[in-house]
Amino acid sequence: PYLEIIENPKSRGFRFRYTCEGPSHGGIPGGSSDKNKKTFPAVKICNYQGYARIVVQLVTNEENPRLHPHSLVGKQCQNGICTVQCGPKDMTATFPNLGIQHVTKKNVATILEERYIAAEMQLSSINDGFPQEVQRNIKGEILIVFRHEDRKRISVKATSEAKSIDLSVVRLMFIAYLPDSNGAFTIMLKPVISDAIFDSKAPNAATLKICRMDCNAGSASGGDEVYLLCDKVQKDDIQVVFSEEDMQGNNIWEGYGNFSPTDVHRQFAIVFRTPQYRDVDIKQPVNVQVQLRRKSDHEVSEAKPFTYLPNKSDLELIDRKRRKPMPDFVDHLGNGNTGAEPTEGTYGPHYAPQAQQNKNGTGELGSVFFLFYDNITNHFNPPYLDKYVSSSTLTRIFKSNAYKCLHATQGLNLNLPLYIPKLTKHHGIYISRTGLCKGSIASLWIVESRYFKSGAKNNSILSLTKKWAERNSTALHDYSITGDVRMLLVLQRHLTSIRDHSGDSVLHVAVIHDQLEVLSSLLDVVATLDNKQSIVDAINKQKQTALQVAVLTDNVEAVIDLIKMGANPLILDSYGNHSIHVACRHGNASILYHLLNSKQLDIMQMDMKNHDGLGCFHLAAKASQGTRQCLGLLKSNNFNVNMADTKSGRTALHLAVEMDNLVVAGCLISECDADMEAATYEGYTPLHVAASLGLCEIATLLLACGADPDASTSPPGSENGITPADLAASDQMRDLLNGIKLPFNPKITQNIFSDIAQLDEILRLKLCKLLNAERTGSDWLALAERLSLGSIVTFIRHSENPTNTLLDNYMVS
DNA sequence: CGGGAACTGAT
DNA sequence: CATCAGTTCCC
Repeated sequence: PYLEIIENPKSRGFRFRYTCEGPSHGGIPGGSSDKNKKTFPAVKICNYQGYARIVVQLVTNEENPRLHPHSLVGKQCQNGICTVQCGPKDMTATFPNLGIQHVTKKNVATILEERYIAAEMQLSSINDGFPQEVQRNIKGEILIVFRHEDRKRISVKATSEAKSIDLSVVRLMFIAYLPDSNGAFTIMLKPVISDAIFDSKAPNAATLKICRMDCNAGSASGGDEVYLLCDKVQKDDIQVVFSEEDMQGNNIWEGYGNFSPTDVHRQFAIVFRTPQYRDVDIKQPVNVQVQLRRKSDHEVSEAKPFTYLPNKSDLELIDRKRRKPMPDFVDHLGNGNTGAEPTEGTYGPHYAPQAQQNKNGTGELGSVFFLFYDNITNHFNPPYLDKYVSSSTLTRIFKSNAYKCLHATQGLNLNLPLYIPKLTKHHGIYISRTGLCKGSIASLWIVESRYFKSGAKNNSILSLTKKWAERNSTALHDYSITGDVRMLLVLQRHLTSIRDHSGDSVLHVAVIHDQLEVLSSLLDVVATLDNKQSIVDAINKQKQTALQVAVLTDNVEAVIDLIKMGANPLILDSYGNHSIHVACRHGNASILYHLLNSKQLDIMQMDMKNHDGLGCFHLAAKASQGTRQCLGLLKSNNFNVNMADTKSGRTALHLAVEMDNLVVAGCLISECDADMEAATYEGYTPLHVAASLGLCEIATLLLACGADPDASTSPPGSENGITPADLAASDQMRDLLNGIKLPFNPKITQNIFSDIAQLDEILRLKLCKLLNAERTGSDWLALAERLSLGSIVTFIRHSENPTNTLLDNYMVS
């Protein structure tokens, strides 16, 4: 006969209870238990039929199990042990009511001692007479008492073992006893031990749970900051895992959220950066899963969805706009261009809004008028829009809104007094929605129906129309002579304020389509308008000005043109970025230079933070190119290198350190005088960050430049601050911070400069002479760049022989 | 049965 | 002594 476990207890999710919590909290469920079908631990005696006794007790989760001080409590439990009878037919035993009672730390030794005594008593009752003595109490009853030395031995053993017992995990040990010839259950079968049961309340076994995330989508290139709220975790033992499964449910990709223990806030929140997706160039959003994972036991939380989006930038939208099919001029012929006779009473948009020639060769037919309203829809809302409106209605509208009909006609001198057409019952009107995106402009086509029948009278509308037609044809002629498109544009200058459905003005569109000459012509024409500033600085639906679009597309010429026309670089887009922010983010030093020199800008405004709480220095430090030049420009324009970001109080130097970017960090320190001791909201200096991330090279740089290795998160005088050494991610880092020099361990990188490293003396002298000869130093500066030593140029600039110093440094590095 | 607060020990 | 993580108790 042998004993076998047919249902193991569930390993996780069960909570041990203290005595004070009472005995009734439900029993350990079985491993396969679920909500609908509950199971419980169960064992079976095989190869035997008849009565049997089964004893269950708790043991440790070790290779050689010891008795555990926790107690089993429940229906058939006594003294921490559960005893049941089974048989004679059904030889299985299930345990539906096994609770685990948590011994307090204080009592571990005492309880353990009791366990050992009970065990030895049990043993002696079987083996008869082993370490006990028989005494009688006052009433003469037999008491079994341990000899003093045995008691002592057990006590010592209990005390010493108490320390090493893990109170957060137990296993069930089942022992079956079969009856002997006397019917006493003394025949012991081999004990069997269950899977481990972890206390769900123990910090290192608690259920992992993601409660909330501040965002669940990010770009495929990763690096997006996410704030995750969770149930209690341990900061050194937790990961944020991103994973993706294929159709078959196989795990095909895994990435880890990027954070250090210092980013775990009080056990309940993690601030991390998303990992890069396996394919940075996805075209469609990809859904993946995020979960918490405990490093020590690989337990995971339930997964939450996360979506990787195609690397989206403002450029994305611009690209889309660029991909639209190119218009063709014949698209604009319209239906009325042949001069077809309109039918009375049906004055629709197809009656061409351009002056047409009559039989006498003068342009004086149905004309187009544009009304510039603050908000025309207030007056021409349905029922008037896109409809024929009678002259009496029209007159009423005109009269009531006369003061708003500012520039009543196209092609007329803007300074003319407001012109209100005199209307008769023979006039009709069609108000088109065209150009109404912004609700500011309507085209108003007024047609005198009588005209078509009986020829024109000397009507003011007609005389204006005639003027307009003449100017148009003259312009066209002048254009033919000069090829100067501005001849045509100037007649349409008022239309430059019209936006398309994306909110883009003609200036935006010209920049988007890289039409530099067009942009220049348009700007010249716009310059003649009184409201030129509002047109140049118009924003589209992303709140971008034409200048912003030019910066976004790295279009230096367009930037220069727009700035010349007085474009304002400080207008904010929907992310709170002004043009200077965008230039910094792009690392486009040339554009940045022009923006900074555009006019007298207010440093306070230039140096403000965007909606992500980042300033220009932050954005430039994060840029993937042109960083050094941009940082230099910012510095020389008095931007604040030590500005803290709004979200966490980090400076640009903190960011550079986080990115493990030696060059940028070096540049910030040596060329921009970044404060080495700048502290985040939590009090961390850049050295703290480097230490916690285990970035030895950066830490070496910081230390070499004078960072305080004893910087503390709390003010001087207080003893309780955290120093970089407290956060050191490795022993190597600790040594570094304690001033122990690391063994020189050169990285083998590209070998392309091996020739330079091996120059013989003569060649080297010649090279120095050549490069030093250029007085501005541009030659050896270029060499420094190529050797990736750009960050030290300040140090060697004043050297007598800069090239030589540079080469020396190169050898060393 | 789960949430959470009070208490305590370690640093 | 303050603070944080871990333990115990209460509801």
